[in-house]
Amino acid sequence: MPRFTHPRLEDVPLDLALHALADPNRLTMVARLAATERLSCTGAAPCESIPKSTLSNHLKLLRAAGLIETTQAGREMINRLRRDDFDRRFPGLLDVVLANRPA
Amino acid sequence: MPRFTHPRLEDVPLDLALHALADPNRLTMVARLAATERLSCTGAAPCESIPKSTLSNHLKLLRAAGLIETTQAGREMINRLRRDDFDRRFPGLLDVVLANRPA
DNA sequence: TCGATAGTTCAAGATAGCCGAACTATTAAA
DNA sequence: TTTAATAGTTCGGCTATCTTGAACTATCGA
Repeated sequence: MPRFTHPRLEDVPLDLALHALADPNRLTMVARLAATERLSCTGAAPCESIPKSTLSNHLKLLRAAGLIETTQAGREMINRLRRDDFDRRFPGLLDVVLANRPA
Repeated sequence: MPRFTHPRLEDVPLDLALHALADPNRLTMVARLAATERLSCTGAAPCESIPKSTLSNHLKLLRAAGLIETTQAGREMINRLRRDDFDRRFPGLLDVVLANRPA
């Protein structure tokens, strides 16, 4: 039973946040979560072809960056964007990044 | 005689721009350039102790991300933030990142 | 209980980043 | 005009990070 750790946003440095967003796959995942409230891991996947382990690692990094919160629900892991927390810590950053994201 | 290549901003993907900013040293360098108009390489350095080769590589990446322009002036390389170009390509991004930068 | 589902963790190979050492180019001094 | 100093770049090797298949854990449905 994986017990996920979620950092306090004040402990997340800007570099880590930017690094988490500086990847096309993760950015797509964040955009999906921004649009859909709560998604399972496979639901948040940027594409079908991505390996499970890679997906899991991306989500782990997004967690470490304070971008998402993951809770277990049955055998699924439910991911949710920590938008309020993140916006308080880095005002405007997520909005700007999502707005500049390629279509 | 190094002949620097500067990308057109429309060819710079968001991931690369974020990646370039997702490093404390580079971010410090960008902040310095944002405050000082034109700086030599060592002038833009984030600290005294950083090796020249590392510094040079950071500047190369900032160039590739469309963040700076480098021209030769004598034996110095003069770096300038491509703020207008970058802002046109990624509106608001640089402002937000600089505003969220740790003091 | 058995199988399928959903995801994590591990480890190994691939990739990227850091930095010392050698090199280039320019300026200044002798 | 050498000679030396300055300002960086480039190269190569080491390290660290990323990716991914394989093995594992846990839960649900039949």
